[in-house]
Amino acid sequence: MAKKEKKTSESTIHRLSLYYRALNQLEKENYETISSEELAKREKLTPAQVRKDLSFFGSFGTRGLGYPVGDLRNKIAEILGINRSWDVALVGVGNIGSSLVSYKEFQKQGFKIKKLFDNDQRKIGSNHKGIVVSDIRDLVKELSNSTIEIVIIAVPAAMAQSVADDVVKAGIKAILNFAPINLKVPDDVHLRSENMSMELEFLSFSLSNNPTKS
Amino acid sequence: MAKKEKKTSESTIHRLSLYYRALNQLEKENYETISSEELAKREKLTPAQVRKDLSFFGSFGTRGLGYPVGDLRNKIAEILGINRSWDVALVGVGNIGSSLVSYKEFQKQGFKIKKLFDNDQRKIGSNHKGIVVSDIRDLVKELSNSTIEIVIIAVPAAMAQSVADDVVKAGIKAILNFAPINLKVPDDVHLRSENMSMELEFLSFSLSNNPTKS
DNA sequence: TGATGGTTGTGAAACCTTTCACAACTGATT
DNA sequence: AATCAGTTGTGAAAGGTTTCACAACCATCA
Repeated sequence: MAKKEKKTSESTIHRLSLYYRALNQLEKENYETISSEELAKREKLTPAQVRKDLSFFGSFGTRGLGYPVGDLRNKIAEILGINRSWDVALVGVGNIGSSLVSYKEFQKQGFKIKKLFDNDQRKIGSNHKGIVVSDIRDLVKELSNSTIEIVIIAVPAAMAQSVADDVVKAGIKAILNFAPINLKVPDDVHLRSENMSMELEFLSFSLSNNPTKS
Repeated sequence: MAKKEKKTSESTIHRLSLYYRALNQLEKENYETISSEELAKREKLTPAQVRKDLSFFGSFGTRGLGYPVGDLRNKIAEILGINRSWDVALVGVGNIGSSLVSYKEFQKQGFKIKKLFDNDQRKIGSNHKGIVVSDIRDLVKELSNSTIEIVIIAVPAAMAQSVADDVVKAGIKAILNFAPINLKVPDDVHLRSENMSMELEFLSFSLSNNPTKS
């Protein structure tokens, strides 16, 4: 149980996503190497931060030259665990839910939505992008011993906790929650939430309190 | 130009959103007062953090009693600038875009989507929830001198920067970007981005690097 | 009126993250 | 072979955020 190794910070992981995105773009633009300065500029960060973040995972650059675009891209994919594909289930084929089924970015990064669930009789049995919507009552049964490792919850807030309970019951260890509520899950389940109102509220705050900015 | 007053941190603002959400729920449950401890528990934070955050904006509680639910809710709404409604335009009536048009949470918080834009001839002129989609080429004209104060960009990455340029040209000072790209806008424009792949990547990282958690 | 249990508001301490600054190294040039 | 311009990797410093801990205060009750 030695917990000696320093923990990677949440912000660092988020920035790795940004670097990954930028590196994909740089690859398209046929860059062979990239300096921390240029990489930083692309995502509005500082060169020192880029170097610190990367050095946490190893020494990927060459002094005088910069980082090799392709290799660094692959290395980050490996760190983020997206050098493979992940099977994902989505619960709640409403507004947000059905837009996520067709969301290209998820597919591009290897997140494959393989199962859909809803509690609406009119939706159950219908077909979305080749996937038939299952009854939410079969969720535990269908997810247990399946290849699904990540579940996206996109149901109304009032239902979200009971869905989460079922997801946990099925042995799933990673949940992405779109419902505007704080879900309770056991400590060994990874939970992330996407709160889309939050960023609008941030803008509202900024406009209200800092109308002319700096 | 006195810049003496301490800046509110980004995290504090985000937590205000969480408190606001929790307080709405508490109001529904007919709570009259709430302690920092209980409020913290509801959003998985610490009591000290709740108190620090709130004390930054004033002294809203009563020692021995806690915070008055309704008053605090209103006070936070005021701080966040959501004690009023905001007119919003949405550019890109695709997957994500059209789901946001019907997204109830935005409406509940007073964010009213009033105009829609797209560049697809088949979509222009069509009606979404009572709003007719305009040609994206008319964006600058239609947004200048309109009541719109916030624009949501939900177009493919390749188009996003040119849309942003137009939005800025129209004099809009707040942008919420859903495209997976870092937009460049002038310093006086508030920009927030919603990167939905990021949280999935975080889960992927967690599953890969910390499969059993703690 | 005084004592009690509960809870805030807040300086100070602890902790965490970012930025600085420079030695170490690279490839290119003379 | 020596010099140079460029860039990383990283300790140390600076800056920022969270947690601690407690005085101050409130409502209640004896």
